[in-house]
Parts: sequence; structure tokens; C-alpha cells
Amino acid sequence: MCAKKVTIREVAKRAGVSIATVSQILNGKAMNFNPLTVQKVQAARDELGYKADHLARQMVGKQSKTIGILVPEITNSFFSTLVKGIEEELLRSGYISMLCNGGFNGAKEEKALLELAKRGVDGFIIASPSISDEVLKEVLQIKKRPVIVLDQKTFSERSDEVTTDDFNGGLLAARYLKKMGHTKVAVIVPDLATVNIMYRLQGFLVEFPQALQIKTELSKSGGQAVVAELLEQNIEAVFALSDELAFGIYLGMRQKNKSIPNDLSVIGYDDVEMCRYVTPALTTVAQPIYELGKQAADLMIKRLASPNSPYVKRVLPVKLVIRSSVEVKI
Amino acid sequence: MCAKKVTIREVAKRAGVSIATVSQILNGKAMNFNPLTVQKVQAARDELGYKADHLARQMVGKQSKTIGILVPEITNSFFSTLVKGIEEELLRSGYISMLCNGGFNGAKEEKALLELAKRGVDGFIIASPSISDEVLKEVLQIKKRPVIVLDQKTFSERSDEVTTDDFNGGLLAARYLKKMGHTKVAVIVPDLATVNIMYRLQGFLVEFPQALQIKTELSKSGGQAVVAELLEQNIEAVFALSDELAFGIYLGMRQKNKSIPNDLSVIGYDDVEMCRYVTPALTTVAQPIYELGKQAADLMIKRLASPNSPYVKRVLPVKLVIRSSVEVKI
DNA sequence: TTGAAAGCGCTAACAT
DNA sequence: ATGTTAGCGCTTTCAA
Repeated sequence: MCAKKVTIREVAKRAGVSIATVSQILNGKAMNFNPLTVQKVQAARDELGYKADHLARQMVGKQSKTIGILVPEITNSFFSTLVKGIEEELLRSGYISMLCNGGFNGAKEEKALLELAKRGVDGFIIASPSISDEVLKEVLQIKKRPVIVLDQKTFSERSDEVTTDDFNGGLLAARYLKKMGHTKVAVIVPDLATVNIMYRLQGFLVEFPQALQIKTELSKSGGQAVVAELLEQNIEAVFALSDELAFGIYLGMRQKNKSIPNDLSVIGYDDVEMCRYVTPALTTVAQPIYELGKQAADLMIKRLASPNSPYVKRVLPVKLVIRSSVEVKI
Repeated sequence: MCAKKVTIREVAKRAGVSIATVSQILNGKAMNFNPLTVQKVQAARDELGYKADHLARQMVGKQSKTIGILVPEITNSFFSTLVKGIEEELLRSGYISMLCNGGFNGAKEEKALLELAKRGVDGFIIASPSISDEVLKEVLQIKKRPVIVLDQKTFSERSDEVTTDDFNGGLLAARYLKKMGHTKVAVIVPDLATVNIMYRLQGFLVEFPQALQIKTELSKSGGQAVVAELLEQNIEAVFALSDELAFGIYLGMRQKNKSIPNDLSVIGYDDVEMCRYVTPALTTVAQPIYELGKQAADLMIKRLASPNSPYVKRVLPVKLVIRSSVEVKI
């Protein structure tokens, strides 16, 4: 009812002890105190509904229990489910997420990171291909706060890391295409290449070293733009390095009155939710995106708990999900 | 380079003035000071690269420049673009977003809101159908922090509000269907009905009072589940109260080997990005989702600037986007 | 076993 | 025009 904030002082007064005692007892050091005192303090706290003020606490150097998250584009299904995974795992441990959207824009990302740092986040989870190492280092150095780099880019040797098995993903896609009897294949390569995407490509090229490589933007419209060339070159099957790209190809094909998979087989990457709903349903390499987020959060929580343990790298498995966008030619 | 935090004291020393002077000058009260002093202080700040500590500032009762955002499901395209709009507008004014995902779960939402409150957010932007009024009020009362309720639910008369013209949206959909010659129509109604969705329905029913109403969950799988009944009842055209629902219907239809729009016309709501990429491209009522987010953020910023101005309600226009999922029968 | 007191970095009222 | 000082709510030595 009454909106007054109850402070530690009131609890102390009510319990008839000093504020120091209250602080101690309420912070896990109860064992050093007379059980009776403990009792009184806890009772007082409960009666008054006392909750320690987060901000005051941070000021004295405690954790903020807040993690900064930076993604390039929350609107992208991949990142939104990633964020969901992170956010849920974090909240479970009492951490909260501060989200920033970098928009693939270096300057904005830097600003966002700085703002996050100002608010005293305990750590950063960063998934952004365009963030530069220098910015990262700069932000990092302001205070010794842990960073977890996700998927998009390797960050030297100074952080934990979670990735998926990109190389294998590429391989899986290629093998499937080969098995289905395709030989004249292409792969769409983003102009803004990141480490993990390159691994996918490498995996793919193991089976199809001669594959036609077409560069474009890693987005729906990027995919759409590439259809003309695909058709000109008489490509049978194309490996899109992301589902987004594949969806763009779908649209491009429809606009040219061509059909998938008759006129062109396409295989995507990510296994975003919409893959099932698109026509024909998109065959794709599934990354455990939600799990990726959870793992990242988990790593962060562990790191915060023991800041000096050696850096960890986790790699999550991928798998092929066969649906209807690849023609069976044999 | 050096990770030490530079405090106001060092700036003061360097400039040869007191910390109070520094604080004043750096907080817009420079006009009361000797230009020379101002000069010195600013120089000192720049040389040292001083940035006021956010937390210390908050402690003395300043704003945190942080807004708490609660959405039910960030994974949903509608909410992710909403969040993007909010986040971008906020960041532009130096505010940062703390995002929580409610997951349509009252308890989790409450927890999230409480965590946000603990971190001293200046205000809340809440878009969640399942949040109860009591929880909202409770959180609100802890401190007098403004709330903006978005879309999903009206929150008594104690907050600003942004919505879109839902009634008109429903009307638009109905009129189009009628104009295209459809008479045997259905509308999918979510079992968890929110105010704005009800308006859509009402608008639709103006033109089709006798429309078949089918209840289901407001999600892709909800849409999928409803296809059987649609077919049984020989419905010609269906109004899905959200694009998600429509996508579900697409899948359901494909599974039954039926085609859209030949066997069933469908019209969606929201105009999520995927509408263009789905086959056939989905005709839908477009809400300016991104704009909705921006407006909400804008409202919040204004409210924070003048806490006592009268509450505002903005309603944004919607429009019909005609694509290929409705059959032209005339 | 408990309490007094010194900050954390900043702002704002009050002196000078 | 500028400096002094008292907090904000909490944690943490250090003494008692």
C-alpha cells in the first residue's frame, strides 16, 4: 500500500541491532551470529518486507546481476530465439538481460556496448559479426567484465565461446545434395563473411570443390537477388548459408515463375521456425539455436561464479532436417 | 589503457576546483559559473576521459535512463519488430532497454517486472496479454514509475497508451472479402482474447455478422489445428486474426493437399515480414508494428520529461495489403 | 558476537 | 562564483 522504501536501518531498529549486523546476517554470514539475533533480524525483515536496494549494493562493488546482450538484428528469427534462450536461462538464476540491437552498424554497436557498460552489467554476451575486435577490447578493459562471444566471430583467446559444428553442417548439406543426385550446385556466400559461416562453406566444399560461389548479402533480399544468376547458370541445387537467404530465393523463384524443387533444389541453414511453413517446406541444417542461447547464458553464469577458471569452448551438434525443397533425382 | 575508473574527484583536482563545481558544470548548470572555470573543468574532463558513474547517480535519485520492456514472446515476429522499434527510439535518446520475455506466464511476468523494478528502471513498456491488472498495479506502486501499455490490453486510466485502429482493420478485411465475392466466411478467434483483438473481430462482424467463429490458440499450431473444421464447413474465406495463425493454416492446408486460394482464401493480420515470402504471398491487414514501438518509446520519453501532463492515447492507422491469398470470385 | 565508522561516486542544499 | 557538507542505502574492515 504505502510506497515508502524500507531500508536496512529500519530493519535494524526493529530488530534492535545495528545495520551492520543486519547486512551480515542477510548476506549469508548468519552462522557467525547468535541464532536468536538471526531470528530477530529475519523476522524484522519479513514483517517489513525489506528488500536490499540493488543500486546501493552495486555501488559498494557487488554484482548487478544484469547481463548485457548485443545482437545485430532482433527481428531475425535466429537472433530472437537465441535471445530467448539466453534470457530464460539468465532469469532462472536471477539475472536480467539488457538487450541492444546493433543493426550491423559498428558505431551503434559501440554506443550500445558503452551504455551497457555504464549501467554496470556484470558481463556481455555478444553475437554480432560486425563488431570490431578493438571495440570489444576497449569495452572489456573499462572493467574486467567477462564476455561471451557467440557464434559469429572468434574473439581471440580471452573469452569463453559457444559455437555449433559449422564445418559438419556444411558437410551434411553437401552430402545430402550429392546423395540426391545433384552435381551442378551453387553455394551462396555472404559478402560479410564471418568465421563460422566460412566453416560451413569449407565443409560444403569438401564434397563440391567446384561449386559455383555467388556472393550476396546475408538476408532475404540478398537471396532474392541471386536467383537470376542461379537460373542463368542452370544450377540444379543451391546451398543457402542461412534460411533467410533461402526464403529470399523462394520469393525470387516465384517471381520468375519457377518452382522449387523442380526447377531448383534449395537447402537452408539454421532451421528457423518458418521453415516448416514455407512452401515447399525447407530442407535445412538445424542448429540448436535456443540451446545455443542457454549454453551461452550458462557459461556466463559459471564464469561469473569463478572468474579465474580456464576459458571454455563448447561446440553444439547440428543435424540435417529433410523436408521438401530438394529434388530426389535418383 | 589503464582500467582505473576516473572519478569526479580527480577531475576536480586537475581543474583546481571542488567536486561540487565539477558536478554542477557538467550537469548543465554551467551558466552560473565563470567561463574560465567552465573551460578548465571541461578540459580536465576531456583529458581524463571522465564519465559520470551511472550507479552513483541513480543513488542520489537521478534517472537510470533505463526502461524495462516486457513482451510475451520475443520469438514472435510481431514482438521482435516491436521491440526493435522501441529499442532504437530509446537508444537514440540515451535510454537503454531491459528486455524480459514473459512467455504468456503470469508468474514469470511478475518476477520479471519485479526484477526490472529492482534495477531502478525509469519506466515500463508492457506488451502482454496475460499480465494481470493487480500485478501491474502492485509493481507500479513500488515507485511512481510510468507505464505504457501496448496494444494488448487496456490498463485502466493510469497510463499512456498506443494502439492501432483494430476496429477498422477488421472492417477492412471484411470489406475486401466481400468485394471479392466471398460469402461463406469464417473468423478465427483466439481463446485468450484481448481487447484489441476483440475490436478486430467486431469490425469484421459488421460486414459478416453471420461469420462462423472458430476458437483456437493464437499461434501457428493453433491455425493448423483449425483447418479440418474450415474444410468440413466448406468455408470459402477465412480471416485469421494474426499472420501467425494464417501461417498455421497454410501448413494445415498443405497437409490436406488443399491449395490456397483455390480451396480456401485467407487473409491475415499484422503484415509480418514473412507474409511476402510465403506461398502464396499473404494478403493481410498491416499494422505499423515498428512505428508502434517507436511511438511507445517516444511517449515514454515524453512522459518521463513531464510526469504530470495528462495521459495520452495514440492510435495508429492500419491498411490492407493485397497479395495473393484471396481468390477473386467476381 | 556485535557495533561504529569509513567509504562507494555522486548531487544538492547551504555556506562563503 | 565556488566550496563545504550531508546524505543516497549498502557492505566491510576493525574495534569492542
